[in-house]
Amino acid sequence: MIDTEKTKKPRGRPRAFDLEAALTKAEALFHARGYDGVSVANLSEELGINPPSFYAAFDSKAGLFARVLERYAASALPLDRILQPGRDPAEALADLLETAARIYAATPSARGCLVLETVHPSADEVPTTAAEPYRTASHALIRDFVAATRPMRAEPAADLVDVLLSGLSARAREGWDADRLVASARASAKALPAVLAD
Amino acid sequence: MIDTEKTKKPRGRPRAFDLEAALTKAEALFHARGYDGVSVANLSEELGINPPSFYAAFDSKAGLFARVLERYAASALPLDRILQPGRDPAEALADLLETAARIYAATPSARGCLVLETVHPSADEVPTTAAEPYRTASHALIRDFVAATRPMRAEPAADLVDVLLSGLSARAREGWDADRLVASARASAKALPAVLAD
DNA sequence: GGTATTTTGTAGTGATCGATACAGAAAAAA
DNA sequence: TTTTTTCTGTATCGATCACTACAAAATACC
Repeated sequence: MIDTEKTKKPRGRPRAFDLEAALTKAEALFHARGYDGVSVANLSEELGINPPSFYAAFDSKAGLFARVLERYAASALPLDRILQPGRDPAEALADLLETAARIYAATPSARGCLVLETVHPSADEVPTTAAEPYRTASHALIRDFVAATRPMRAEPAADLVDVLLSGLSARAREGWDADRLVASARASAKALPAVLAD
Repeated sequence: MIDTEKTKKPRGRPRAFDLEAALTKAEALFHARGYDGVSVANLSEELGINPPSFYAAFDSKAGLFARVLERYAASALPLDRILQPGRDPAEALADLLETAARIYAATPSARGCLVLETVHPSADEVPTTAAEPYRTASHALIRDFVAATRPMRAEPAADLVDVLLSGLSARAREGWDADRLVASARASAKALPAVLAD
């Protein structure tokens, strides 16, 4: 039996908790209450991990948040699937907005986008700087998708979509239900053809 | 000389600081760093008011924030001036968006809307509930303005404007300059005619 | 002047923050 | 079995949080 990957056991005492399960719970907590709204004591209790084990596994609260963000960004909004090259820009971006609206309102305890909601003002600048790369990556993805067909309109179009996604996320946080949010997403998508026109 | 109002002196030791000036400084601090980002110790130092005087004047940090919000809502975005009855809805709302964009990006240390930015996940729920009345009031004002001419489209139009204002505020927080934000506001306003059409 | 009332500055309160010291327990390696 | 390594739980750390007890100071009223 060949060791595929993580099967080889490390040397010391084995970890007593499931790391992936811990990350999932941590993501739910951060999404529900934000970085500052979740204390290490909260995490320790809800994940069932005592502080020393917590710090051994994640280095710090910021370290855990970084790993949570990484997971979230890879699983939340399937940007690459929606923004398929060759697809009509206006239609694809409208689809993106509507899909985002659905996701943002889907889970009552995790409304909005974890990345977009991690923004100033915050008591701590750690979460904001941790989330920044994902915001710029999302912007770049949208811009490059538009640039393939409308290079001169790529930046303003990406800016507009940034505004709309941020707005949808904020109102999802406010408690809007999926229908209301999706309706607003569709209404806002009507601005897309104009910004994409030469 | 007739006492107009506040001229009649109270009985005890007079207050040693200017209350209005204190509120102005507190507003700047809350706008720059958010409710959770400003501690009572910060306020005490920057306003030059020791904690006992602070609590005698404002009751609590939340009490000060409530008074700051009241001032801000009355002075920030002149909704009533922009949403004049009789004005063309699409044009008035476009004006509102552009004006908001200008204001949100005007002061680098106070980007975005103080009310709208007080919805992002926070350690404390006090600021969010304190700002809620102002958010609903703004929504109602926009809805009623539209209802005067397009009653059936008032709610979805107000929802769309809510999304756009939240989005503009969020991106202003991100550091966008006025030109970029105004351009996005204008682009987003292109969605207004459709949502206002019967 | 004397008294009542309010604000003032000094110096704290207990609670909670993120993060750790320490020693025992559980595994692999020797 | 002994050694080495890593994780475990207990019991904190100093810093900071929002907030106050207390007595002196400063005013208006009598």
